[in-house]
Amino acid sequence: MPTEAGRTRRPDADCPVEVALSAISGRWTTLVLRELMHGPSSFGDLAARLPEISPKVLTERLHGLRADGLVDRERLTGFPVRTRYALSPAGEALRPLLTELYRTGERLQRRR
Amino acid sequence: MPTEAGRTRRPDADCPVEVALSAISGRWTTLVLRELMHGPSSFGDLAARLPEISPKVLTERLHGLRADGLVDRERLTGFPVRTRYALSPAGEALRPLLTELYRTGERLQRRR
DNA sequence: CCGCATCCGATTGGATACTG
DNA sequence: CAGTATCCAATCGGATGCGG
Repeated sequence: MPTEAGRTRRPDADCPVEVALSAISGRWTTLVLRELMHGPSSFGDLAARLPEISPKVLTERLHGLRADGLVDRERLTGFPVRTRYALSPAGEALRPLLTELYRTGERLQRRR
Repeated sequence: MPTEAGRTRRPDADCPVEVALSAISGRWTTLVLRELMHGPSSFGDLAARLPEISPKVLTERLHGLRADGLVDRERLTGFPVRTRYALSPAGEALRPLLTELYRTGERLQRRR
């Protein structure tokens, strides 16, 4: 981390590192984000692109991301009901982090 | 992330993103890493700098990090026994990721 | 189509006491 | 000092069936 001033002696939800981690934590979360990085998507489209996720978990992830202000939801009129999930500007701010996760993972794999 | 070729349809332990995430996942893990980024440390020193971590969890974290090749352990001769934990080169490779986590967390906090 | 409600097994982390 | 051994509570994720 940048400086060691204000050292944390335990996990603190207000620490930026914890904030970022909690935003992307949980199984499937990064994959949901990746799909949304390709563009807005409906609930069903997300489920189709992630065939092994259960509706419960997909719902949980989308709720969490919405609660964190990373994803916006829009209900489309008509029948049957359609929904549109899209990354918010805050959600877009995660892109460099996901890229760095990928880079770091590659580096770690290469070392084996 | 970079490309969408070879899209993952479920969490795959071989995906670089998952590799990086699993390396830093778990409560206390990033704090243990941060302490080691300041330099090598003994078990007791780590416990003293993280007063609220239990010995069990500290042991678990250090074992995990060692299993991933991110941390090296050295036993120092003498009595009482002393140990020296230090970041390996692979562990050093995590530094940019932790920095990016911090930056991203700050950006997210600013948006509230 | 878009979820929510329920149940349940597995994993996780904390507290505590004890050993080489 | 540097861990290990237990036990336990809480969280998490998967499966499934129903409702708006």
